[in-house]
Amino acid sequence: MTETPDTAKRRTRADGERTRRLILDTAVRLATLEGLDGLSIGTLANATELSKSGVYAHFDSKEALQLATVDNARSLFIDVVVAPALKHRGLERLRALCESFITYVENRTLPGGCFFAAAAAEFGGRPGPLRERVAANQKDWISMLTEAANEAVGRSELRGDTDVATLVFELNALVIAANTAFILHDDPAVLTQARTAIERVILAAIPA
Amino acid sequence: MTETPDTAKRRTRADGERTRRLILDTAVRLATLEGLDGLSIGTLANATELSKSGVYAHFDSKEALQLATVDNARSLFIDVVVAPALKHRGLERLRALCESFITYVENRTLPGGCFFAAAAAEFGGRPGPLRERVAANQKDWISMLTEAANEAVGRSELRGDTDVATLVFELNALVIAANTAFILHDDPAVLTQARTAIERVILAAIPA
DNA sequence: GTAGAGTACGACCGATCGTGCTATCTTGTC
DNA sequence: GACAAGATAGCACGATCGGTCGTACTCTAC
Repeated sequence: MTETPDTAKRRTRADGERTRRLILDTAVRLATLEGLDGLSIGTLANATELSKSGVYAHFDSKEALQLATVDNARSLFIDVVVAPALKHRGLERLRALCESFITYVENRTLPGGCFFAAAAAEFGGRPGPLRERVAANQKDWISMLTEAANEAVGRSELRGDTDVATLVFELNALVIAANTAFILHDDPAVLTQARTAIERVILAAIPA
Repeated sequence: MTETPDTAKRRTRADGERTRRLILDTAVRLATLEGLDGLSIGTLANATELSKSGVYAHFDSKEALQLATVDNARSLFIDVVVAPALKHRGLERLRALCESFITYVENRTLPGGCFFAAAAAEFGGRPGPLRERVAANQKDWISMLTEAANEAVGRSELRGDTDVATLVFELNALVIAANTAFILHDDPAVLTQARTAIERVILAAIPA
């Protein structure tokens, strides 16, 4: 507030922005292991080799840091899961979204699995801006799946009487379950099981 | 280990046991909201109207308290989800297990939804005795579903060529997804969706 | 050149963390 | 009624929590 009205240029220096990204990237990774709340400023400072106040200088409060971390996780998710699927359309896009999600877990892109699965479990029962932001991202993901499925119906790649909402609920449930079980049991076999189940669910909706 | 062989009586007083149960019941409920790690001795002391040391006296360490909390959650889960389904056999038992799980979430038996869903997300990426105990309970639940499904196949209530492992993976994924979405969005509609999906998955495995 | 914004540091605050030690009740046994 | 043991409270500890403050160095704009 009270910005000089004339020189309203971007005043950020390059290294500050780089440090901020380093902090947030580290925060996303650590949060999948320790939780967004379990993550402390001190831990984050050690992991980034900054001082506590050096970390804190970039954010107004811990909650602001957490919110920025959620936004950063969203960017990552879009880059590695959503974007690669956008080159396909309809049913192929729907398949690609599920597959790239599973790959994202399989590759240990984040050490504790899907950030949003962890965050949803952590903040689901705690009203507040963090829960709202996590819930909004979850809805966006569901919308992404729903649009692809609707398009697939429009192109007659899926049956006209397909219950799209239920189909999407099933697909989302399967990829999240794959994430949870893979992280909990450290067993890649569950990913195969998830892939099998996904293909079965999709096949059941394909015209005869 | 090294017990006095003569006076091996139970030396616990009734009120001590009662307090211990109060603590653990409170811990299970709070852990679904704040997480097993986020739960502090001080918070637990306030919630039970005991002193911090009054709480601590019942356990050797925080980890011991957390492990006891997991065991207590297991008892609760067996009482409200598993036991009611045991009066049925085969396919009916499989259906009853899924339905009583959803009811257990719907009734807000625990304020933050299923304890084990929360604990699995929290400790999945953190090796240690807590993760092992949570994982073991998860496996028991999957075994429970698998046995019921196998029995259903044996009684020809499900098709002989049913891929039981995948079917169970799907059913578990659906009930867990129902839990997560219900808690995150506070919307009972997702439970209906889960019930629909469960019935669809089961129907697809029923002989023509 | 100099003023001001960006960047990061170390020291410090009060609060709370998990965890001990001790004292004080209460209860059951002889 | 004495006495041992159980149950709980009180208090204090070192560590860490989120957060503030003052300082110093480095850019950039004028």
